[in-house]
Amino acid sequence: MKDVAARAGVGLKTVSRVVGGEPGVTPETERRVQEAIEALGFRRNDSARVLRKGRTASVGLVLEDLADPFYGPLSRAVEEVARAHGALLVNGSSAEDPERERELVLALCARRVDGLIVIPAGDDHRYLEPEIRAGVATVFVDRPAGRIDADVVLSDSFGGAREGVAHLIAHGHRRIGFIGDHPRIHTATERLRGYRAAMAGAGLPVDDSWVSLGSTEPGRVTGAATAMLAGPEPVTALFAGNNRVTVTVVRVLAGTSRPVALVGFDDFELADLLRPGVTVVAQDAAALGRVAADRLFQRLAGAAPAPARVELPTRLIPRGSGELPPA
Amino acid sequence: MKDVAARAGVGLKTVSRVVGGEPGVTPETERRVQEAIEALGFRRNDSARVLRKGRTASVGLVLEDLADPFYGPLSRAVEEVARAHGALLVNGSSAEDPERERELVLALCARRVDGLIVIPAGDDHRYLEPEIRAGVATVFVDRPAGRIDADVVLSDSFGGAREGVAHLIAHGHRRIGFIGDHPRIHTATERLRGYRAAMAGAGLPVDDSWVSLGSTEPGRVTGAATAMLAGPEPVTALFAGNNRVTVTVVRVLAGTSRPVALVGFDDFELADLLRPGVTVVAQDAAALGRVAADRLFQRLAGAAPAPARVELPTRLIPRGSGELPPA
DNA sequence: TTGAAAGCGCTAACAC
DNA sequence: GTGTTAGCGCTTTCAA
Repeated sequence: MKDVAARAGVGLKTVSRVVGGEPGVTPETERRVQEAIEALGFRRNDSARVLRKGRTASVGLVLEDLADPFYGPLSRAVEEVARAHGALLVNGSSAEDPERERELVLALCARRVDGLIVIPAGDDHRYLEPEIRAGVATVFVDRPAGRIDADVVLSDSFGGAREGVAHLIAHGHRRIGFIGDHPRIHTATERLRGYRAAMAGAGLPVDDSWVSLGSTEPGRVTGAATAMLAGPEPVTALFAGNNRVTVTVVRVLAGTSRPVALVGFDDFELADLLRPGVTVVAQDAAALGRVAADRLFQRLAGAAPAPARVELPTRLIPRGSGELPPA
Repeated sequence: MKDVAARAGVGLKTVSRVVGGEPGVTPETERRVQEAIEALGFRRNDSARVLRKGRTASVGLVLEDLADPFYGPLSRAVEEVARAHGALLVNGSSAEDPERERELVLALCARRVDGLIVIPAGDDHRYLEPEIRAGVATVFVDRPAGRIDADVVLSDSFGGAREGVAHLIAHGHRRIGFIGDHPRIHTATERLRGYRAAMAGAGLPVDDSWVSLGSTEPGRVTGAATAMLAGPEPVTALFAGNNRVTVTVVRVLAGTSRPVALVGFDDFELADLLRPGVTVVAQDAAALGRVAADRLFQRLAGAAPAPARVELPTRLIPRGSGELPPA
């Protein structure tokens, strides 16, 4: 910038004005400055700008895994909102590791992102308290924050699961299995709670062997499903706790002779083209991201409402697998 | 930091040493500084650090659409490599709009990312010349840069498509349709070239009505497929130019009575569970990201080889749809 | 309309 | 081992 000023024969501040689009510069002067900028290939250094202004025009997004199809649309939605506000997105995957989440979040804070959207892996976010006090707007998505009071936007896991399981019950099932994510994860326990509520609501008992929480790794899920489908009194239907579980269960069921009903939480591409089509409880990942980002930018614009919990509804989409009668 | 120094009763530089993990500080002094840091909830401001050091420890990733399942694994792979080098990822979607790509890239440069990984939307990247000269390492992925000489990592679109089409020919097809992405996109034309090469190699003519390039929007693709399957001499097989086209074609074929063979470029989840399973030419999106990021960090480490083109092999995965005989 | 000086928070270089 | 000074590239303040 110094060089540009020298070449254009003007003061430093004049260049700053032109680059920043501030008023108060003669067209003629502006032309000279622009010329020097072109000639020197000058681009303003935003790091210096940030240092001075205190705002980075960037928001951090910490999620579990960028490669998971559930998070793609969510990220994209956050990005679009950020873009509308002139902000860039800095993001990272926690790989469902609380320590890695913490490192990532603190790294983002050190870079002074204006705001933070977090899909938490851990269950204790007190480490964020100083940051939030220091002015970093923070919104949690998909799962609530642990041990701090913060905005959270999530899907109605409890209600969605209850509706999905009730759907199976309505189609005559009485022995229904539940395979879900690790119990450390909020959505997993909420969905299990929904399952239990639906069973209890219909006066049905739940056998311990019908419930399996744990890693969504295919081997674990396959083992759980196979076990529930074996024995003299196998389950006649399965409820899958998220998209990865559902996909693995579909694979298992493709290999069984007797038809087994299935409802999965989360919609996924091509679910309608499988035979039978997979009945799902769909949540709107993009809406989750959009609502969270909107909330974030409200706060960045100065609004300071008390932290709130927003719960988005889910939608049951019958496609065949959930309407199969008990074998 | 000033406050920390005051509270600990030490000089500014000593705090800097402790925070930066530099040697040459008594354990006792270090303890006092740490204490002050805790008490004040101090976190180093990386913007200032960047300004001083000249490196941001961040890399920019510009792709077409974060929500596209093809880019998820690619982003994640880049992220992992970046993480191994202590860098964060700043990313954005160009939405296949050259102007938006340019804005995004320049915004990233203004923030002084150390390096840039770009999946180009446009075909003229001369606007990047000053940046590259200024030291921003740049690697293009999936498609080559336009009108500048830069590193590029891509899949063997030509060879993969040729192999896929040859596979259909080997199974007896002579009238084969090709539905691909917009001709502006490098991979689309390369795959078309592969198609033509396979047909020519087998001495088969190509009717103009068998080839359709354009948007991957479902309506357009459905129209193209339907047209090729109509008339007295319909195609007996289709080659789909990318994952989105393939998915739409699968939907169209699910509604036809007569069996039509299909090979798609790009693998996708559940392709094996459809009936018939979808034969694909698979590319390794994660490898694409990993190789590109490795190359980027080599450059950042000081290596300055001439820009090179790395082409990753594709793999034909027969699953049924590509082995159907002509109707 | 324009510019000079101060300073954002940090680290490199060089004292002590 | 520790502190002091200068300055990274920009914007803010205030004077011309």
